[in-house]
Amino acid sequence: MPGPGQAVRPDGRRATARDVAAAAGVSRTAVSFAFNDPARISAATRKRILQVADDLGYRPDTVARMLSHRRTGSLGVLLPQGIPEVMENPYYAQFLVGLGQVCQQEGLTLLLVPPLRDSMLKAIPYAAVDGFVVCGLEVDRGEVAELNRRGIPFVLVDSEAPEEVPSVDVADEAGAEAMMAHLLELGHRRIAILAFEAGPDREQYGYRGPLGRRLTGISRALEAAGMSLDHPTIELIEARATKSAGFEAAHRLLARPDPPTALFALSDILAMGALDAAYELGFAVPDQVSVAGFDDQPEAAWVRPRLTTVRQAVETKGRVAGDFLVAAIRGQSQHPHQLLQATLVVRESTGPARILTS
Amino acid sequence: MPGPGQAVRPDGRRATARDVAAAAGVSRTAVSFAFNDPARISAATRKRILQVADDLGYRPDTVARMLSHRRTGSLGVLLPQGIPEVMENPYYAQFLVGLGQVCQQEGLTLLLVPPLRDSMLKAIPYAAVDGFVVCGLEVDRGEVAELNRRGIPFVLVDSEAPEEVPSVDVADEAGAEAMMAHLLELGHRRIAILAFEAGPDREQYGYRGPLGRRLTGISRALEAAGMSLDHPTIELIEARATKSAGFEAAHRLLARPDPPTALFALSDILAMGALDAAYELGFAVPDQVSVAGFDDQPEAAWVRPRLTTVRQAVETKGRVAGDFLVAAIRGQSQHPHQLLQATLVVRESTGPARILTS
DNA sequence: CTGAAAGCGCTTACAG
DNA sequence: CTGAAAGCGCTTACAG
Repeated sequence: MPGPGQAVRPDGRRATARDVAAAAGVSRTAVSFAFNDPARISAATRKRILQVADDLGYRPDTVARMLSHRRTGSLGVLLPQGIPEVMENPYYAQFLVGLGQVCQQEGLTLLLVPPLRDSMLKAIPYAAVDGFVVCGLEVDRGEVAELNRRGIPFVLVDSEAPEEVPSVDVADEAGAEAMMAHLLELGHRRIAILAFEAGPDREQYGYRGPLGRRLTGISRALEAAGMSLDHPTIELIEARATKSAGFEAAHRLLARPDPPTALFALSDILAMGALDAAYELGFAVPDQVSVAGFDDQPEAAWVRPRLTTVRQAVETKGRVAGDFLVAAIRGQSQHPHQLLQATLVVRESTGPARILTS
Repeated sequence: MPGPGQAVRPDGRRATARDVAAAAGVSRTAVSFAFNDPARISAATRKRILQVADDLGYRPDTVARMLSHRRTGSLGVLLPQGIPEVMENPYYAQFLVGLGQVCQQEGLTLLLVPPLRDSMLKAIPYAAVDGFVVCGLEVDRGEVAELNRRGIPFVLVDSEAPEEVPSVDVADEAGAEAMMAHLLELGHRRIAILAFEAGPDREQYGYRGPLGRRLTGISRALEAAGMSLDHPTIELIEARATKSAGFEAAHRLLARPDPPTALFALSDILAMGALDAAYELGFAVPDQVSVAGFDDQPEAAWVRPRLTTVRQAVETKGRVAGDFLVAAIRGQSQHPHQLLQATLVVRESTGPARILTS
């Protein structure tokens, strides 16, 4: 049932360039020129063709044009989670702001490509894009090879990137180490680390990617204090990267008889939940419990008390990844790597450890 | 420069089905079957083909396959603003969560399609999608006709939708009217309305779409109180839909000698900024100034004081739009319309008007 | 200025 | 089970 303005042929299909050519008494070449290269035909012919095209409601087919041009005009973002999870996470929103700036500038669209049947690998062949930004590839289960097979440029972000592939990463290790050192220096020893969940490959490969690097940095700071992640007063808990999961995890920790004196959330969104849990349970922050985050989302500076966290330039990360990808699509870049800073930002949510009663 | 695993032919192009067929000594048909319909060829032939394909690093071309199948496997979201602006707005994040659920369920990807050279219309022909969700089309400048011409299904959301087109909308008018009545009932008369910016068509067409409907609702409530939008103590200001723009607008209003007793922000993100401005200037909320929002973003329940606002089910909106679109793509639906509720949610940020000193 | 032809790669009835 | 052929629509050197 065609709507208004939608012209169809007798057989129910949309008009094609062939139909227009026939109706206007010209070749398909001429029709194509009328749309794409007006200078190549006479004004009169062009006018007639356009008129006929209008009457038939003709529009060049998008996909056919892409096939001829060998170009789609869109960038893909290969995601480690489903679109709903990603959109719930302000980290990704910020990342996509940066990537979106590149799209804006280049006139490109952005294709969100979630795992297909839980597999990033399987999603790769179905996306009509000129290149991929690959996010959070903690373990390469063949994705890199598959992308190479498609012969499509790509940039790895927040991943475990081999040397020969363009990548953008953050100095997660140094950032986490600095924060942990900050907490230890404040006298904290009973510390809970709230990690966002590792991917499904954790069992097999251990902690990898940004999470792995942050934990390495934490270990290093602990070792400098003669401790380790296995120390009895250090605790590592995983939670989904949502505020409510952070709330629940922190609530459980703080409700115990021997609550930690500091919570180090490995992402701000978890820290926000922890802050609310502290508020709910009547813990003064930072007097009774310190809360630290990671990322420095804009919200971190708005909450009360303002959140002590590790700043990473997420928007920049997206922009750089986009720039690298565009360069690669143009065949300009070799294998650029960018390592972005991660810096400690001390605000109000951390302070000296409370005196332990037990 | 091919990377590891990327096989190319002598001429530098990727291997095609033709190359595989030649190398395996079979027809292109057989190659296609090996990948798509294994039952149609013998196991031995298939094995040989797959082996050769592997050696050559062959992968069926995504776009060519789309052209044959007449199907892209992705939904488009036609946006009224650039991707950066959209991603900065939690409203859209929430909307995309809902739409993303549909993608998840159907195994589809999601293409973000921002205006091309400031025109939604111009962006339509270049997106390889099976259908569009069109957001915030305040005035139809030919977009609907263009979509019909492409012969592609679409659903209008937050738009001015004609009867014959599928649409999802919210009872903005009723919601805004309820909020305005609430404020008037609390005794407020000096009220500033913080509107998010209308599109560029405002000059020519006046307020349309959700903003127009909200203003209509507000007018109605004012009229019931013997007032109107032109009343000297009622003020309408526009601001970009960001927290900082809300902050600045509210700051300017509250810093005046005769500040309003109530701020009605037409989106929560603006209300958040207003709350911060009040805090900054030492205005107690709601004792010295009431602040109301619209949308009921999750944050609205977390801020202190908790925000009085109008709830609309944004995630549901996205999901319903996605469902409508998928049904239309399957040719199942006629012209479904959904009107979602908008309900007043009174929390802590509104209270009786302060006594005016002037 | 105009058109016949080859090309972008893949798929899929159809015939054997 | 296998392949020649037509088809998905558009583009673009090339020749006239």
